[in-house]
Amino acid sequence: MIAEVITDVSAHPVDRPFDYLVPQRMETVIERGARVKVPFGNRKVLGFVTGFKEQSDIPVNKLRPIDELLDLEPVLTGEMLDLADWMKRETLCFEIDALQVMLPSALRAKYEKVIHVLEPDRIGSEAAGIIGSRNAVALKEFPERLLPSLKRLSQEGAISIETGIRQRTSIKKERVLHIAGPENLADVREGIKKSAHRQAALIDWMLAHAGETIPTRDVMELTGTTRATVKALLEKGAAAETEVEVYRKPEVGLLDEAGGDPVMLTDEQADAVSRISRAADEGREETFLLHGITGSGKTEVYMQVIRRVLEQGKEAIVLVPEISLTPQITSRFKKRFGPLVAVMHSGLSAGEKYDEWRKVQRGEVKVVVGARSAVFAPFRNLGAVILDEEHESSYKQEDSPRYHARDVAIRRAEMHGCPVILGSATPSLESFARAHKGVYTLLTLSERAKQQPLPEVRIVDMREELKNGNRSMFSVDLAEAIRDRLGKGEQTVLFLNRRGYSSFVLCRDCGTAVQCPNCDISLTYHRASERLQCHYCGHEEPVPLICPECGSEHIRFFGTGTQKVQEELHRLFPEARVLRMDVDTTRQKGAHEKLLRQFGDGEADILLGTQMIAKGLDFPNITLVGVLSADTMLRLSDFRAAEKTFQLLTQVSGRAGRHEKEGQVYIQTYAPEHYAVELSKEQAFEPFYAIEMANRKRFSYPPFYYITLIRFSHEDLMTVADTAEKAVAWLAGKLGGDTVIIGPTASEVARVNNRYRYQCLIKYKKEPKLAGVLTDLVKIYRSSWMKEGLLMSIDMNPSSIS
DNA sequence: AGCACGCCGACT
DNA sequence: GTCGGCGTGCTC
Repeated sequence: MIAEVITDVSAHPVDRPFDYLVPQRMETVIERGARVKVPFGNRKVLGFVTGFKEQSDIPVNKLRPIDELLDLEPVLTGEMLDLADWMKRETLCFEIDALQVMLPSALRAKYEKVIHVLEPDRIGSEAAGIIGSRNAVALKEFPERLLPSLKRLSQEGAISIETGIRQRTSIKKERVLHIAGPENLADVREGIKKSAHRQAALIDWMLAHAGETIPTRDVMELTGTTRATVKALLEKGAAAETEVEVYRKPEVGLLDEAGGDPVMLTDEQADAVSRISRAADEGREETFLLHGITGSGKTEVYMQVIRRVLEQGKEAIVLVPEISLTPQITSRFKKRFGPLVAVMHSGLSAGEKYDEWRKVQRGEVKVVVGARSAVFAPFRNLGAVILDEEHESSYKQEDSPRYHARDVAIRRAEMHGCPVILGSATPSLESFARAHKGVYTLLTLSERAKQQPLPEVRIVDMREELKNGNRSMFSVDLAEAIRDRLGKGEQTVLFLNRRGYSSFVLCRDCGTAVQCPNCDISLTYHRASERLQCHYCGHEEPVPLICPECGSEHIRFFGTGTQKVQEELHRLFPEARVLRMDVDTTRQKGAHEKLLRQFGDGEADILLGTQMIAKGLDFPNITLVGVLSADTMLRLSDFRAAEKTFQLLTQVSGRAGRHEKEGQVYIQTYAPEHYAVELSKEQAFEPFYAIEMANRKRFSYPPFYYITLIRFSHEDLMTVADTAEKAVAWLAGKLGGDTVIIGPTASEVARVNNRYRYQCLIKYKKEPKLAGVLTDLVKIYRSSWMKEGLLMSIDMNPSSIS
């Protein structure tokens, strides 16, 4: 028997199956989707078995046998193997990367060079000291200067150096005692000496638990005995001890959140649930776009659909943008479905992620709530896939494999015959257009579940404020409203869109901001470290006292960071209790939940934060939302700038007045007349959609055209410009007449890490040859450009082109 | 001659 | 990606 194996080597020439002999002993147990350790060149690597055959095209003498079978139960299902193949074609990634992204990182291999001692007498004294009595030692334990002598010893055959493969995170195990039957225990009891009080006590306790299986640790705790005592009885046969796999218990940090019980649905909600349920009942693949204004109760729809799916004995996946940012929604699912729910998000340790994954694999849970990669949850009988906030850009992975969770969800739903639900108050234009065309089924929730009115939204023109001499970041009106809420004991959320607007250091004499030495971008001032940082390459330097350009002492901080806003808040409202939520204050594990809980418990008057507070926040006492600078995003040179701005403003506004008290929203902007700002006021999605669609059509952008972005980078500006030019000329000759190629142009940030960046954009409606043409382009890249130090990357359907 | 370094191709 | 093989060129 011959196995086809995809090896854990991410490179072009080996991006295909390799044939291996299956040793006799493995023949009956090896399965597709199992991990194996195989010889590859002169080392050992991990691989995935993707298929079997009887004959190989490779001469038999070149075939080598599989070294070791790592999984008796395959880690990947047949569906996953097919999915990887599909992803490879769709995103032009390596198959191994597609396979790896489906698994928790704990199952990925960690390679380590290990020396095996063959002839101990020939090893020098220093190395021998490190080795001691062991016969296999990790190479990294030796100091660097010993490496030449170890190499020599290896050549002489005194030691051998091999690559060992270790699982990254150990499977957590626990010792359990299988207590013997009463007769056996009685026998053992007889033989215990009078002086052995402890043993006597323990065996008496065991008599009361004869035949049971109990964790050793618990037994020791309950009886107040030590391991020595337990061991003594083990030897006498009173119990047997084994190890079982146990799960780590991640801190779920349940918020005090309603949602335990199903609630009465509005007519619209009930209709949505019944139409989705029908598709689920009939095992029909159908994609629904659930368009519901903020506060319209989309989550309740999801939960009732899931209940239906569970009743059919099937499973469900719920994707949320970045779950650690929205602990509220997880809490609701946990409350409703209890132990049937697994949670997967970036806040968990590798071990915890593995444990959650195992629960799914073993069929112990039926619902997964998680971020992007949870779309690969290894369910075998999927009944529904839900993407909440489907417009969120975090569903697209930014590095290889550049997949979109929405596409994977729909693909899996096709394979399982089940509905997909895309939910949003502000759907992406792509999805809404598909719903219009009838590709997706549109379900609309137009009223808020608790019948609250939408918050009143006021747009504040900051240019007027400037004219009137107000140079503060708070307009007179917003400051007044904050004061009012402080007086009434109600809560305020202040939102600062930091993107492109963070604090930088500016010289007032020459007008330049301090630049990163490696990238064409201004450095950002970080208060916590009192240093300047580059967000692209990580470069860090102390804050200069004089301008590095002109030597002037007139340098000052410019821009608005959350820390600066906090200081100003403190100055304006010394009595206000302010919680700040941004990357700096939420870095610690569980910090999100903690801050949100504090705010929910009324421990603060004002919550000040960035993007991360735009979603999911739902507290009754919030009656004021302030957006400090609505239009910073509009300045991005990206075709989605208006869409993102509209989405963000609508989401943020939706945080106010979700319960009994009415809400009010202030949006501060320098571009009050922009349609994205103007229309977010009434959550007027359809009018916004109409205008934005017209613009997209005019400029040939999605959803009217598909786009593919190709990026080039090189240390030398001329080289990258020339190569990009060559690539575009080559593409132009191969692609159809309706296809438009924009560029090459220098990227928005033209230099990162001392590499110059160029890009070109391909716009097309129908281009069946594209995948093939791009594959050929990659071949040209590999055979010549790559060797000159050029890097090229291709992103099919990028979520951003800036 | 002896070895450091960089490039190239193979990996079943 | 990572390794060894092999060529070049430098030093003793």
